[in-house]
Amino acid sequence: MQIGELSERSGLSRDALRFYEKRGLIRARRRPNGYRHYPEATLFLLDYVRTAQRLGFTLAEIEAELPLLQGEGLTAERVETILRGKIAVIDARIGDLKALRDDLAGRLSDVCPLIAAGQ
Amino acid sequence: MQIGELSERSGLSRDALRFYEKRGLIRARRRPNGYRHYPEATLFLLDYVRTAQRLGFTLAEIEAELPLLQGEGLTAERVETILRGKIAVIDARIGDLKALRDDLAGRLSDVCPLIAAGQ
DNA sequence: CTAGAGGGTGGAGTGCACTCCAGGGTCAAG
DNA sequence: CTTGACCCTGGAGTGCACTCCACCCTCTAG
Repeated sequence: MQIGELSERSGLSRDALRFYEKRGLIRARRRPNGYRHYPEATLFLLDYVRTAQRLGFTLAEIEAELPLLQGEGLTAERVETILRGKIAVIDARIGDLKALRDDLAGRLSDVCPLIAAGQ
Repeated sequence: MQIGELSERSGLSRDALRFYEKRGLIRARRRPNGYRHYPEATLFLLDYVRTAQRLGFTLAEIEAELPLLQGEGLTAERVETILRGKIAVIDARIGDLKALRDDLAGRLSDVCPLIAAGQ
């Protein structure tokens, strides 16, 4: 698939895809004319990147974990440690979101405790 | 409390606090010498801002909801609608995080399905 | 009275993640 | 063989959320 199709199917701009390539997040083979050529799997990768990013991870963080996702030479223990760390971060974030959610839900019927905060 | 203490207790820099004031997120009374003076409640407000922000809301979004948090003239129905909308957004985000978490948890013992994504 | 910590302002600079642009090559259809 | 859609590159520009800076004022301790 070339960049236009990948752009359409992933929902990312061509510029964003080229930018990701510069950063090393994705790779492309080149056709003899210089055009980029992507395998289907890039869509999964981009979906993962998109999700992680929307959840508050920076591209640098996502980038750092790519070798892990792509199974490149790391020990099983190291992978496990990193994954457990990430899961802990995510669990904490879920906890925060639940707290915010409950806070908002409480306001649906309550008086607001922040009412005086601006003065 | 003056800006230095608020900075220390909130974990935000003085510059960030002045920046938030410019944006209208927080307000400060002024002492005769021009120094800012904040009530305790500002800490709650900043905590709320911090949390919402870390969860992916922009300052503009948070700003837009402040009148709501501070109970300024909105109908009960409107407040309820906005809150329900926000809760839905948060629930969706929790769902995404759970999916990512489960995905990572699965990798703890599995082979990686993204293994070919880079080629 | 002076030193040093803390406060004020306006404006420039930073890092991130794109986004846009100029200038140019490639390719299928008519 | 031209038109139009698509692709390439390098580099400048954008929006967000700060962060830093120069320069100046205020207050407390010694």
